[in-house]
Amino acid sequence: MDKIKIIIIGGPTASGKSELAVQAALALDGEVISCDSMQIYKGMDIGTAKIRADEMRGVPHHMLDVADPKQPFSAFDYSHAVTKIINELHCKGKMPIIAGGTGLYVESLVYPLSFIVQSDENVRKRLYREYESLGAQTMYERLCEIDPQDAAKIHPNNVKRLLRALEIYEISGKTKSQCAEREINPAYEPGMFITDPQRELLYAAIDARVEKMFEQGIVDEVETLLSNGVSWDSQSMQAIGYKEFKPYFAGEATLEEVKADIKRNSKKYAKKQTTWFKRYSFAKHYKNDEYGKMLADMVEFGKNE
RNA sequence: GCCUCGGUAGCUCAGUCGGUAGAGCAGGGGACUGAAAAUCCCCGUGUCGGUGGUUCGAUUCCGCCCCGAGGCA
Repeated sequence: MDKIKIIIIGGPTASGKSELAVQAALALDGEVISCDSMQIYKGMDIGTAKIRADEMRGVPHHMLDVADPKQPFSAFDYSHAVTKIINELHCKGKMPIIAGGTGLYVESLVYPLSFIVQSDENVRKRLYREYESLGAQTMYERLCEIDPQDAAKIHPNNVKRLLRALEIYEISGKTKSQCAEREINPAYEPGMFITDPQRELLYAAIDARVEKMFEQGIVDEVETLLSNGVSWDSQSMQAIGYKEFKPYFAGEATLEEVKADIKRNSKKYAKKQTTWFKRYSFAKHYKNDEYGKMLADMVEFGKNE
């Protein structure tokens, strides 16, 4: 079977991915698949800078508003849903254009997640309780015995990853390094295009975007989520642009302070995204003044069958 | 005008019983396989407000000056 061509647009927040995706879709008769761990949530529009219907210019968008903000959502859920969408688009002769900044979600398409292990909430909770009573050091020593190869890659302080590695072993009986096959998904021929603007310009764009969010009523949006019963502990409320409001609603911070926090966290996030996308040796990177070329390259990649 | 407390890294502050200094945050770099906008790791020379004095040696003690906050007039 022929490989399915997919276009992936990665890069930091506020760098123009959404607009480029629409342009590429219009040029290639494609549809856009969002690759964003927070834009999947319904009712989180302003703070996640979700593309508006009028900005889509008729191009269908997938993986927006597909989850309830009270519920968790995982990279596996994403990968599972998108695999199906890509196949459907392929059958219709539409070019799948995956656009977004969530590195792990991109990863889950390019390299299939090799842990077929169903995540078990009970095991996870029990491991967490054990960690709380025994401490990270003991848990880390346990992993060293089970899977020294993987333990060497995980810092003892990184509790989330440490516990996840133990969870994989408990559920499957296999160690993480035993499952770790890393080969590009044979079903796809990915073309990856990374927006990589000058740092100063990117930071200025982030500041402007955050200002705009406040003008557009982000405070109301957060209030609505809260009144709909979304808890500060839920996964969705870990999003930048939302979590910073917690001290405000507790009467411990002003809106100006919240705004400054959102700007700061967005910049840190943008920096982390930039780092992530350096890992794909086959990807092409484009500065902000090279987006024209980027679009042309995407069209070129999409065209020749 | 007098008294008190401050003036140390971009910011908030520790500290040096006298041997030229270190945390958090910010900033920079990195890791990343089912929470990933999460989680974690690495990176700290700055006229220690200025100026005289004591001292082998002062950011540290003393004098004076400048700046800030508060108190008394």
